[in-house]
Amino acid sequence: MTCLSGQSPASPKQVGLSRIQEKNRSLILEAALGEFSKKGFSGATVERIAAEAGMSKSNLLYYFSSKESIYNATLAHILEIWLTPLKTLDPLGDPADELAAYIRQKIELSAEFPEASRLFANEVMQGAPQILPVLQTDLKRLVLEKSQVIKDWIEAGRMDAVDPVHLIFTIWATTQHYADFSVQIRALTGTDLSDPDFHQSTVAAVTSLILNGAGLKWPREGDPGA
Amino acid sequence: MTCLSGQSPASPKQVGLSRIQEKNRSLILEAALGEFSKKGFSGATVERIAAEAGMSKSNLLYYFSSKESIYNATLAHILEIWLTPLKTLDPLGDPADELAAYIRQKIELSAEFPEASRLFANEVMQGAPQILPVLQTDLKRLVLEKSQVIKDWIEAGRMDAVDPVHLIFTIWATTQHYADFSVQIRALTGTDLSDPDFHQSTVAAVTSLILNGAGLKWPREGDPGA
DNA sequence: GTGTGATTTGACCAAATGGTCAAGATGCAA
DNA sequence: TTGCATCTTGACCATTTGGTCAAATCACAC
Repeated sequence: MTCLSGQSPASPKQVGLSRIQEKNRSLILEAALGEFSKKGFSGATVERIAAEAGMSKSNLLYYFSSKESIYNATLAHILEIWLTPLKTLDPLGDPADELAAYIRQKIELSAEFPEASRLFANEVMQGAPQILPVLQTDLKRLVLEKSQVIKDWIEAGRMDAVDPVHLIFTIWATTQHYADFSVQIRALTGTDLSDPDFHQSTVAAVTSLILNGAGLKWPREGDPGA
Repeated sequence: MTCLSGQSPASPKQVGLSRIQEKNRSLILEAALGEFSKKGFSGATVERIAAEAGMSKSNLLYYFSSKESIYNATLAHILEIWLTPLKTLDPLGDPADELAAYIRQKIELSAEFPEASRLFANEVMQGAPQILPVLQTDLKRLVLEKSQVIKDWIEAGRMDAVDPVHLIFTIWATTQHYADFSVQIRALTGTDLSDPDFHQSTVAAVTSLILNGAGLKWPREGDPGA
């Protein structure tokens, strides 16, 4: 199946989910995110997800008809959060402020939801079997729209002529790297984004590199940030 | 087991591998790289690896004692190639030239060995169960050494005071992103690094962003590159 | 050619795992 | 309390899969 939406128990009499359903589906999705991000789709087992969610495997399969449907529901659950920051890039704002805010928010997400980042990375690296259609439609439209915003800034002489798509890719790559490769980062530096100091130095370093790379002054003069 | 080296057939009378052994081990490693990078460790099956290598599963297990030993041999096989470019960063060279060459070589690797990049990313994202020791020792030593090189360039006033470790992470993140997320990139742009034009524009965009971000003039005046 | 060790394979096994099902437990409205 | 729908579970099944083993085949030194 390729549908990304979840699956309701057999006979949903009422449209709204019951209190118990709400709670259990939430527990399952949380446990599934941990398991899928740690082991990948194939390595994850429904039994472990069920145990982590505090219920039997059979009960989990009462809420989600198959392992794949849990996986799709988990993906759908994180995808919206994941794409929100780019949507807020404001054509009317200042390029440096807008891009800096975007980078800061993306690193925020990497710090707060590293498992979601890894799950997404895993899905895409395996060829995006489930979310390829979403990438080709929704994400593509969003990227084209925001690329135009950046192009307009460039044509207005407000920043250097960097390729907007590559700029977006670079922001994605760097910010998500700190979540996806946190084990490597911890092995090399002894810390990661969960440490506030490292978090702050990462935001400062990445923002400075990319904004200056795009011909934007950063940090601003008299800026309170590092 | 945590050893990264391969495994020889039962009774290796002579130290050197026979002609047949050489050929078959090579075929297996090539097939394993494809399978592991496409499906991850858990999703890969020895039967498919054997089929891809043109032999029976039993025969494959004659050359490698277990699935894990194939995986470790594959990892070890790509790790050396993967870390070579950083080793060549020359403290006596020009900062802009050295960093540009490093970026170019990393993107070259991403274009030529995207499967190796994905396998490495997969391993690290799962917590680096096999190569964590290597990261903590060899890679850490290499990163510390090259960070010092960059620090010296900074203290000599030859580039801006960017955090060397974050600079290295940024280069890794961006260059490997084009291999690891090639499906997403293809979904958004219609092409990827296998297209020479896109390859060239990627090198130009990433190099320009990062070098200018580090306070280095790029492209050089009168540079033949894009 | 012949014999010996290296190579190759099909048959087989045990464990893991996704999913089914019938029965029991629980919540809740009347 | 009672009745019914929701919720929960253990027993069970079929398939997949990593790995073993004995037997067959092959390469090659003599």
